[in-house]
Amino acid sequence: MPSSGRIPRPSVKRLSLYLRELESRAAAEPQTVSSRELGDALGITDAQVRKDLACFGQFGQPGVGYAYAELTAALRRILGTDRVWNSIVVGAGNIGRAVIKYPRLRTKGFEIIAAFDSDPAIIGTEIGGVRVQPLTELDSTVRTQAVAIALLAVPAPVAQATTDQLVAAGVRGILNFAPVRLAVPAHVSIVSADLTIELEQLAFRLSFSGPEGNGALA
Amino acid sequence: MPSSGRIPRPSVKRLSLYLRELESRAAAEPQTVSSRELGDALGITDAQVRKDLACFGQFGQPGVGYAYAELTAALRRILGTDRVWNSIVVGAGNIGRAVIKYPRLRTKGFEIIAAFDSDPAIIGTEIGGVRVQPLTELDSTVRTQAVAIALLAVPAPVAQATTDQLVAAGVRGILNFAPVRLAVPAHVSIVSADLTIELEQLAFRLSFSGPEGNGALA
DNA sequence: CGTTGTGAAATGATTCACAGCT
DNA sequence: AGCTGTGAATCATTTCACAACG
Repeated sequence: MPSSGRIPRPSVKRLSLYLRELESRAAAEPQTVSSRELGDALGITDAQVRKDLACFGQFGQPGVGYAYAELTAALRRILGTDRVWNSIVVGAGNIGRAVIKYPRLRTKGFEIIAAFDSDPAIIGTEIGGVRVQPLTELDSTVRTQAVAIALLAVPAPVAQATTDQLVAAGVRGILNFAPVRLAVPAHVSIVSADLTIELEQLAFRLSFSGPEGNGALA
Repeated sequence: MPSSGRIPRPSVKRLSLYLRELESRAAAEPQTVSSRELGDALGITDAQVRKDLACFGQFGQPGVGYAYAELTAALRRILGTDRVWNSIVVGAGNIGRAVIKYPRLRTKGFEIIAAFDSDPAIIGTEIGGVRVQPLTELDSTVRTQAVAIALLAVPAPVAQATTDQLVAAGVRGILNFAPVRLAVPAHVSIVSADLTIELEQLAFRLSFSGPEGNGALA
């Protein structure tokens, strides 16, 4: 039985990084990886890697390491990407269009089955093989296609109202590109992807450890 | 003199959220905000808000709160967004084009002064008012225009090589959209924006606290 | 009164160090 | 010998609680 204690948030983030690292390697390489190797590739300690994995079970063999194929499969299973997630993109502006066409989503099991927009000029058009539907069809599409995930790329002023629609339709997870905090019921998860916030973090590091010379980041 | 001790990474992230919250409010609203108000708006405690701000100085008035205008200005100064950062976009594919056209970057002081790509078909074209240049011109543009920040939106296989070019040219901060970990010298900062990793976090929460019913996230 | 700023306490996460397996 | 899994120790972050201030 897997060790089922508390799971640190940062560990889950790293799980994704472990998987990405494994997937980026030629599958023909040595059948096995050690926590040391994985840690070095990611700039963290080997103990950290082992602790993270230990939250979910025992995947390694003492003296040998982790079997490449097994660990990859285990990580996918843990993260929930060993299946297909029917997803939709809401808002077919610049960001929405780029996301729809991003081929990596499909290879990761996030299947964009529809896009939605309020602009009559683009409703009915096709973007990257996905038909753009009016928002009035959102509810029925989410229900009939069992859509669990929405990628929200609408303008900030309508983000909350659109979210309410999504939640009412039954969406359980939202990747939010709009620069606002969304209020949702407890059973719905939000992950934020605000570009400007990431850039501000960069600006901070540049102006803090740059000119002044001191790099007093914890 | 500002309290200049250790600065927790999470605090810097929240600073951006405080600023976003303040900027989203009508400037005509009450001249003052309390740590309680700000915390409630972001789903964190008032003590957390005060501790975060205390890392950088004393901005509030006991019994009153924080002056809206002063706090906004202080946050911009701390984050380094009270100035213009000359930036470039490298890779004019789907993501690169969306980023170039994202109007919020300019209002936040991140001025995209050029874009670069290796595809002869799009070199010379203009995207959102920005001219696409060949990579051979990267070095001279970065130097003559004092570019500090690059938004890297090239395919994963060439991300590291492109990064090396950027670093050699003098770029000091990179927002990386490619799904790889970039190796850079210590004086260069990297912030990662990998869409698929964010989606995996969402999938994890959905498959973990969903079907099985237990929400054992720390 | 309400609110800030801040030590002290509590909680959370990472690293250490080593027993035990291959 | 090399490596995992894990309790114990260290380090980081958050919350508590309250004195001081307007």
